[in-house]
Amino acid sequence: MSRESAKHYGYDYNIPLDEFFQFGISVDCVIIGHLKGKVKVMLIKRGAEPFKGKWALPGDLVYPNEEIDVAAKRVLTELTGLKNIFMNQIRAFGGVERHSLGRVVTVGYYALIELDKFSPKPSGWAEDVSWVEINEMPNLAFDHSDIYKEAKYLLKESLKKTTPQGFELLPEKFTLLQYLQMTEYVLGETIDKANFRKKLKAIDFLKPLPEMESNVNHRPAKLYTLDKNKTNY
Amino acid sequence: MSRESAKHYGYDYNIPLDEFFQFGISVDCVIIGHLKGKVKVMLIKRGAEPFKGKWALPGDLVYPNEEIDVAAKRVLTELTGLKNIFMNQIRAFGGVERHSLGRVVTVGYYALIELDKFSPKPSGWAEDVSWVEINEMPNLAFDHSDIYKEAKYLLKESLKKTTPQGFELLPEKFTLLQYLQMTEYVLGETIDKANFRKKLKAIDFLKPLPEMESNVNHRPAKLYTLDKNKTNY
DNA sequence: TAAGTTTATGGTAAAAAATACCATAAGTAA
DNA sequence: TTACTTATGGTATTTTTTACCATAAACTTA
Repeated sequence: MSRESAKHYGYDYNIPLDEFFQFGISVDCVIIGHLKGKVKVMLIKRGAEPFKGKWALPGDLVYPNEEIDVAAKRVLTELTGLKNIFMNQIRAFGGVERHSLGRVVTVGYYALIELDKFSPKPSGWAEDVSWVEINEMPNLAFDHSDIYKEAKYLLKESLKKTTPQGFELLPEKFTLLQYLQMTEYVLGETIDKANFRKKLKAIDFLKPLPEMESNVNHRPAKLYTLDKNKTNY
Repeated sequence: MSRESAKHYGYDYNIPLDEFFQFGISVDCVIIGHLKGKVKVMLIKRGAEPFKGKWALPGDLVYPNEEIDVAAKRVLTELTGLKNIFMNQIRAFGGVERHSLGRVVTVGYYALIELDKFSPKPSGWAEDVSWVEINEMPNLAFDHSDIYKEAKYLLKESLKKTTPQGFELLPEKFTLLQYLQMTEYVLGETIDKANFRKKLKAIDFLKPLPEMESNVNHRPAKLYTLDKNKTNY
């Protein structure tokens, strides 16, 4: 691993190669959760400069020997305790002045999780972490509003296409109405119930369960689950 | 711009903050060109280790004070002389062992250009640069085959949706058959001519010109051009 | 027990979009 | 003029999407 040569990809540099190796890499995560019909994003309040006191996406610097995907999962796990959640990369954000500590290129990720199971305020972070509804986001620190905007766009696109991803927001067993209402909430438009159901019935990774919804004061709906053998993941 | 504090996004580090700032960032470009019905990708033959003698995507390290988008355009301009070409970011590729010079996170880009105008072998690179048909790619150095694979996928998706982007591959004035054949070539499937034409006629950013094709030994086709006022770019 | 409320679920019909296929026009070449 | 090639317009069929209706199945309340 020698850096003596100034010839890298074929070009001659006028500056020593070591000068190129002074970047920091960070990951910033748009963690999107679903709770009782509402869809929310996890924000942290910054405790240090720059942007002290401002809301930001949770993120961290990547260790020199760490995969960036792994770093993104580490951030998620530290904040929520969740493991084995797929982190979707958004893209790299490389503005020169985006971070005052130095040149930091950040890689945005988003993850979809289901909140019914655990407390949305994990230990140690009670006063610094908050879940904000996706349509009521404040201005964020750094260029995090840009990152959030792209994450939301990707979420909407994947819901429009009814990919298996969208179901990550729901509990393991869910009703079709739950999925419909979550989709309506994110897309911001109403959807015809009967047609939506028809569309979902044609999707083979949705497996109907023999069980029914319970404890509701109306006709109970059939429960469905994701058939992970048929999702190509 | 102080790095004394070990508190960055809120976490305490056990290692000094400077340790995080030793990454290199590079860009790697999938430059896709169209020439007489064929669609090709620009490859360079590596003149230095690692992967000396192997084909690779053109790319370069990003300067510490350079935007990553700008670095991608710089690579394109150095190789082709072309400016003002839009570079689409693919995503970041952050494998720990992907580069032997050190930890280099690369950001993939792709660009679509039209080759009828200039020589595909720019000065100084005559024996190192080659255009390879998109369906005949050799194995590439580093993780460049992964980057190429994603670029090709994105190109196909954008052609399926008939975005303005696909027309960047064609000359300024083109016939509908040219666009159809290019699309067939990339997608690897035949397309019904009459229906394709019908679809294109409904697209408002395609402007018919008063001119016709010339020097062909059959009925000449009408020429079209992109109406850039209607493409939202 | 019956009436009322709410959601589930199946169905049909109309509208729109995609696909298949045909017929003719307008050039060049011989 | 004829043969050949591609351009171009058109129709008919199929598929997908959308709109909307009717009934079923649970629970709640009187």
